[in-house]
Amino acid sequence: MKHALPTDAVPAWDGSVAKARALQTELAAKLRLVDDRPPLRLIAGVDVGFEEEGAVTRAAAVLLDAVTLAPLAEVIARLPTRMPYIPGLLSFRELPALLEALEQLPATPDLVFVDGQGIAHPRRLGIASHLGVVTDLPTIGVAKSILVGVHQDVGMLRGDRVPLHYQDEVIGCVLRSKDKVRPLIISPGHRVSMQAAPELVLACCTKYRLPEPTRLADRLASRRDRRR
DNA sequence: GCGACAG
DNA sequence: ATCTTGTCGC
Repeated sequence: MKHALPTDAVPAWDGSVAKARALQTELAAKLRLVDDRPPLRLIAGVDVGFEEEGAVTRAAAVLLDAVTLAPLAEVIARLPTRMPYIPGLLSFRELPALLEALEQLPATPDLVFVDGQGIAHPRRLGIASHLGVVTDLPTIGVAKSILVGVHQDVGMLRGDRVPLHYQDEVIGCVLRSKDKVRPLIISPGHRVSMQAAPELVLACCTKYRLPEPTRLADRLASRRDRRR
């Protein structure tokens, strides 16, 4: 995907949670939650896994045809793990490897599905939003569980959804991606509206709970493709 | 002060 | 996230 991504967009971890949070608030001010995206031709899915007892961070990026959802390319990036997992600061741990993987893709995607929250975050900067702001790529957060926020019960059928609320605001939605499966937590990352996010995700959900981009990236990152 | 807490 | 096979339910 050309040579234009900021692989140094995430500062080295110095142990200061307060400093990291301040940077998140600063970056969140640059979010644009509007549909100013180019026509959808290529969609990417990215996810992270670990090797060597967590010492190595392994990021996977998959590029698919937006219409047929057929995979066009798969790449993997490995970087030494810099910091531990701290709720609310996930991007500082996983973003460096993710950017490296995106860089290796043969083309720039028109939209990126990220495993984790978009703006459904205490300071509105989950990993999907963080990735979007530093690359200016359109992103959507596709999480398997909630970080913050509350919601009413969701219908049991594919497509059913309810808003996710946090401090008097709607920060995303809880979406049933398939009949009778645990719902996904969807939130805009960057350059995608609150209304479009769940629609785009649903359009990529075929016969599994996870949308194709994230499902394929998930398999690669967790090396579930190699082992039985 | 106590509990919650993406991956 | 990760350690891990078969198994219960739709």
